[in-house]
Amino acid sequence: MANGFALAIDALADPTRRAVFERVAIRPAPVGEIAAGLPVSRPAVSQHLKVLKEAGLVRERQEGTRRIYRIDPRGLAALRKWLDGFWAGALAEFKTFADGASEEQP
Amino acid sequence: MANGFALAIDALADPTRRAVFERVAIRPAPVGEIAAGLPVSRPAVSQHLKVLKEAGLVRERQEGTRRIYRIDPRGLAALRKWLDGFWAGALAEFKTFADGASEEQP
DNA sequence: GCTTACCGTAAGCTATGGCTAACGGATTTG
DNA sequence: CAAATCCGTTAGCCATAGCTTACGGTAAGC
Repeated sequence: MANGFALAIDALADPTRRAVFERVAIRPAPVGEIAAGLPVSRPAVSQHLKVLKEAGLVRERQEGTRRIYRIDPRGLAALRKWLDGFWAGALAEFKTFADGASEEQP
Repeated sequence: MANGFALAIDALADPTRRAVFERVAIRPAPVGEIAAGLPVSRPAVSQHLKVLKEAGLVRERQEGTRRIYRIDPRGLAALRKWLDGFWAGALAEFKTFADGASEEQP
């Protein structure tokens, strides 16, 4: 997981894949159940889950013939880390260069 | 800016566009200067800046014949908001379902 | 052992997105 | 007014990514 952040943000950028992720985040679920609530086929969901797993965003646990997917906090942590470091820098820049700026929302 | 988050994460998912954004974040700069530090043409940078602007991630200010681009905090705020709300939910789920879980990193 | 349920993978198609090259508009400078 | 600078937009090309269909593999149940 060298460039975990790039993988994570790339994974969550796709709307369908993000829907899969948000569905898994609500409650762990098997692949078929996830696919049932989405407008794509089950193999498509499998592919999305593979990408999410490689990005450290979900985990799987085998249970009989089913694979239960759940959230993996590491992916979200990578996102948060990037955003946090960025947030500070952005605000610092903003404060430095917008000292006497009073015009807003053009 | 109804679905600002979707636009923002989609904009930052592309590596080149993210490089443009990070470059702008360091210090406001005109288009030509940004393009000079990247392996793509100037029109490409212009297109990326357009996407970033529509996502609420950058702002422009005209200065003579040049357009100075700077960070717009609203895009980052949308990202942070989504991530924060998500973080709480994800941790809650994680705690609820991983009560007696002791196995880690398989 | 055979069937059924559940799932991952491979192949193939299509749409989308990012890039370059060429053009045109706006502003400053002589 | 003419030339130059800086930039946005368009058209077109090509690689990539997501979807479906078909297949194979594993675990439970009869």
